[in-house]
Amino acid sequence: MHDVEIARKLPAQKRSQSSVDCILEAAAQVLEAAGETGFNTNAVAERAGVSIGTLYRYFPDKRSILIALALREREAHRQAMIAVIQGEDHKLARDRLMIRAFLRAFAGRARARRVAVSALLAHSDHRELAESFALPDMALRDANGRALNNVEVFVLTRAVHGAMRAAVLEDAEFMMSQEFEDELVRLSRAYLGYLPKNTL
Amino acid sequence: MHDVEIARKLPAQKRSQSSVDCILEAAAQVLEAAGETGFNTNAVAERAGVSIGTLYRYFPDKRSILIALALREREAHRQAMIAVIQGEDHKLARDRLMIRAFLRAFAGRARARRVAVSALLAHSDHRELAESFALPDMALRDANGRALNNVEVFVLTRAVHGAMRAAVLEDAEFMMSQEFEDELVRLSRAYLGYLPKNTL
Amino acid sequence: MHDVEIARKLPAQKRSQSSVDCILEAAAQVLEAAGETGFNTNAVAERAGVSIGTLYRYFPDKRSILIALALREREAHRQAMIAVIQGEDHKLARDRLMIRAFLRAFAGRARARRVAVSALLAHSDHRELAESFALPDMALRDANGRALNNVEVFVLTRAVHGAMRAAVLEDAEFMMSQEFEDELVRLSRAYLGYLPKNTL
Amino acid sequence: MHDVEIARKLPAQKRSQSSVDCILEAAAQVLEAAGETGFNTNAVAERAGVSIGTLYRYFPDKRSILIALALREREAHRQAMIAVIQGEDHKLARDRLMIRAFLRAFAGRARARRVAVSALLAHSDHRELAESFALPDMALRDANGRALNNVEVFVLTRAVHGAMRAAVLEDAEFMMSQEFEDELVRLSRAYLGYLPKNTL
DNA sequence: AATGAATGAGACTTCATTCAT
DNA sequence: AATGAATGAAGTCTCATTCAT
Repeated sequence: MHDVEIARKLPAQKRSQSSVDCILEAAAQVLEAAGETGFNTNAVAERAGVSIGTLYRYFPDKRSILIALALREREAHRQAMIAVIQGEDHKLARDRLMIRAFLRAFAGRARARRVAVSALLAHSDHRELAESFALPDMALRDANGRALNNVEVFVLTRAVHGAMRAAVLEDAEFMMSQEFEDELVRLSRAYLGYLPKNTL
Repeated sequence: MHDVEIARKLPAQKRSQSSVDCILEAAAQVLEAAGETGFNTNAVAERAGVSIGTLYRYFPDKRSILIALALREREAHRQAMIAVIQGEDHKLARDRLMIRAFLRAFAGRARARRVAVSALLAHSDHRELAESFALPDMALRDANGRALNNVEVFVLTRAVHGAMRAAVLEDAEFMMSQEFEDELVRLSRAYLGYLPKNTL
Repeated sequence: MHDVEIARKLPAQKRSQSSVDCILEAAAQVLEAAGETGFNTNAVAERAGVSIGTLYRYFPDKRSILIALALREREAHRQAMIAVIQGEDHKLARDRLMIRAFLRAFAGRARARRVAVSALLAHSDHRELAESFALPDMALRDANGRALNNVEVFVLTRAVHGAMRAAVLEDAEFMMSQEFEDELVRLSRAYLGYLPKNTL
Repeated sequence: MHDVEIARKLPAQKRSQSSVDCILEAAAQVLEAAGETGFNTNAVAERAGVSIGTLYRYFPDKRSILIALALREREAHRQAMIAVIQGEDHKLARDRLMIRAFLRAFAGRARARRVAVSALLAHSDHRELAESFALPDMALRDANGRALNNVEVFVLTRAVHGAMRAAVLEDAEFMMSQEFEDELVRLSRAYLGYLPKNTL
């Protein structure tokens, strides 16, 4: 597990677990409120209502808090997507569901998420990271049923992700609009060789 | 111009200009070597071979160096693209030329560029920034000659850019391959409604 | 209280209190030894035997140390005066007691006190300060029992204070002499309308 | 002469003299506007409209500017007093004239003057200074024609000066009032043994 | 004489991290 | 386990002063 490197101790007790949660939640709030510049361990500890010593009990250093936070965000995001996909009207196509889920899950706490992810990007190995952020693999196939090769997968996923990411970062006013979702769907389908008309 | 806010003083003399250049070049090197964490004014001044006082004569604070650097990188990138487009075989289609230019211009000094741009992203207004990074507008049109609306422009440019950006950041081994370029071209053409075959 | 604005944190623990004391004592010594020019936070911290970080835990900046020091000096002075007045031969008149107390309390550590007070004077609102330095009010009355008005109170107190202050700052050799004390007493009594003879 | 220590060169040319004046005037303005904290040589040079190099041609260091400024202020004050005394209604008594002159001369530019003097106080030998500030000696005599001894002179001059000084520093609203002037006159006369009634 | 770019010591501050209690 | 005072390395930035032009 990754977590072993990140949390100093597998938190067995509930109290510990709650401390960890508290700290991560506080970290997200501090990030949200003060940005990466204002993100310091003392501020996190204070907002979490624990002492700085306690914070260092659960996290070996500052960076590990950011990483844990980014992982938590990724997990939350993934869960949100799964929830959307499973709970949603199944008359919708899978690709549209994913896109919609992504956009919805990204709404709210954008800043903390952005900073956490960006901090992560700044300090980590990108490739490994990209994989950890990836959705559970499902061999992507084109309109003719041919499985995409790795370059094609890369282009498709990063392109769609990039457009969504830009909408978030640039705070595009059409971010939650139906039109934007439609265009993203159209982009991925066009690339996969579906002819227009295949709406829904 | 932005530069007025960024550089403390319009550098009129040659000596001053060279100091500014030195400092920016040193900044890029420090960024390259040490990342954003190790990027500090003392290190930049030292590598630039100027005193810390001189550095602060030209830049009001650390952040402004990063911003100036990112602007310089953007400009260099733009120039590189223009050079590629103008100097290249004109039998190639315009879209392919742009993509190729982007990728080539991005090769080398990836880390400094990445960090500078990421620093810029972290500290600026994203929308304004996106515009400043945009290529000179050329009304984009689809396969039928219809001009794209703003959401479509956004999706197309950000998608292609996002895929290229990801390749840079993740240091994809296929980044400079013909295959990757082809797929990017295919993505944009598919979105614009061109049917396969339109190679080149 | 002012102190809230001056010290970063209400020092609750004994250790903290002793740190504050240490720092202020060190500050007085540095001031004494090196004057205002040589008064820097590093020197103060070093002489106090605490780290520079600890110093800044208790004082937000250099100026606040000077202010706290001046306030401490004022308080010490006030206490000294009270001690003199209460412990002293009560056959002496009250005005003479005050004057004597003031002069005695001011002996020693003149330089530190001078600089601290002067620093305070340079940076504060004077009126407020004057009040904080004032002795506990006792409605002053003239030889005929008439209460002095505010201009008269001002003139009398500032005049006597001014002469004593000058003696301290100019390091007059007669500062601790009986003659000087006598003249100060004579000055205030003359102003209040007492005829000569009322010695003691 | 003192000036030899203060100005690097006896300014023989008119241009030099005007530079010195310019610099001192600029110094006063900077002091007035920014206080002692904001008083720096670059700011003074800039406001004076001379280069920093020129400033250092005339003053060996920053401190010397402050001292020259204080001396200039003293001289201006002295001249102002002389002017008041000579030009004024000679039905007024000499002591009242002096007091009035002092108060009027102090009106305006209080802050620069205060800071300059306070800076001087903080950095100089007080006794020497006190003498340089003193009015031209005139053997003071009491109501009976007896010459005051040195302690008496000290007490009287410093007391009156102290009250006036306090009024300036504390920006007392009654500073320019007739009542305040009257009380200062009364104080000095009472000390000298004049009985009440001797108004004017 | 004047200029002003350059210098660099050091003032001031922050904050990740440790450790005695 | 928790606390939080203390640490001090590392930084940013200022400004008195010099000196080549």
